[in-house]
Amino acid sequence: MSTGSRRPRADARRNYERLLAEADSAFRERGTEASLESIARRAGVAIGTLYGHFPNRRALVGALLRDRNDALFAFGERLLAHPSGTEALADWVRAVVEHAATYSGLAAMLANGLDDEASELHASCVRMADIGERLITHARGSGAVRPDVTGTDVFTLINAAAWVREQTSHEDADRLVRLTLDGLAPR
Amino acid sequence: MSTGSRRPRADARRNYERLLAEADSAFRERGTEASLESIARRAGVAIGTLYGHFPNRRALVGALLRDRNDALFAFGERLLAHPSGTEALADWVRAVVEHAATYSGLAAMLANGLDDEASELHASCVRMADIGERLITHARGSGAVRPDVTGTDVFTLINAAAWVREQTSHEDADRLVRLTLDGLAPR
DNA sequence: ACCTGAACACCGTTCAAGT
DNA sequence: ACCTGAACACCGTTCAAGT
Repeated sequence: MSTGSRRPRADARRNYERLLAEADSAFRERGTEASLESIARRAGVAIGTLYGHFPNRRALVGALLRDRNDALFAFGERLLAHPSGTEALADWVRAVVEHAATYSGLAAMLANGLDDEASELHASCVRMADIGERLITHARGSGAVRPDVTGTDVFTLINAAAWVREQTSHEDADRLVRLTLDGLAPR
Repeated sequence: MSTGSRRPRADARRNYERLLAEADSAFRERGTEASLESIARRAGVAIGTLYGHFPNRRALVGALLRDRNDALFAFGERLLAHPSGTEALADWVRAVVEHAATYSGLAAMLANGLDDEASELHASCVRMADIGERLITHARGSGAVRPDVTGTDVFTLINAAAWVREQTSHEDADRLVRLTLDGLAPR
């Protein structure tokens, strides 16, 4: 659609915003598999308009996450200065699980996004895994983490816990996180 | 449909078997969300016939799992006699993850089945959680497991690992299992 | 007792026609 | 430059009519 970076037409901008707003509430209520037709309908535009702005579902989710992701990554960077590597790691895991829990179905998109370069969420997934990796290195410095644990392990745990939270309960997810984080400590 | 337990009509029995066979291959290839219409089509029956035999998707999955579940539970019971509680628990977790991995989407059905008494998979989920509980108790006897770990924790880990396997890779799932099982040990 | 398939209500996605 | 909505291809589920 908007090929260059010229300023968009006023109605286009309004439709874009409305679609985002309706998508956000639909995804919160019904998960990331919510009907795109109903989103367009509730935004008061034709289905073709939705596709004009967002070529696919991931593009819509990606646009919605942009701001939230920035805040999350900033938090992750700040945690690198935390005196306790273990606590920093735990805080990070809990924050991302919380983040992934905003839309049911998001955990699956994130889990797939790390290896799928075509995904609109790929860059975010890479950043997430990268911060996890650096937090692991940080925690290893204080001898609180086994040498064989990777950033991918942390990314996996986060997605798995977010999925458990979607499926059953906050409590079950919390317990999985606790047990696994304990498993990261050296024997 | 077949109200009492009188012997079914020959054509009904054949349709039932054909539907199960096609459902099995569809679920293996496309996951538990595979189209029911295509299953009926490939089984050579009308869509109404499928609904006549199986009122919903879970009934179909439940019927397909019946035999496999019996074998799985028998294996679990045998593990209770294993000399090492830790190894028995690990073997159990890996066996159920393997089991849940036969159909993508099955992990979610199992995770939901434990608390949903209306689910056709509920009884199986309860048995799974129960065996996990007894294996935990068994392992606790040899002092290999923390006192606060529950059968639900094991059930959660299994489903989470099966989900990870569906989404990304066998390796990622294995690593999650390893780390978490290590987390079960006393500090 | 069981099977059929039309009927209804919903989707995702594309694209010619409009403004 | 963007929007519209019909068109196509697909679903899940029910139920009257058949055998």
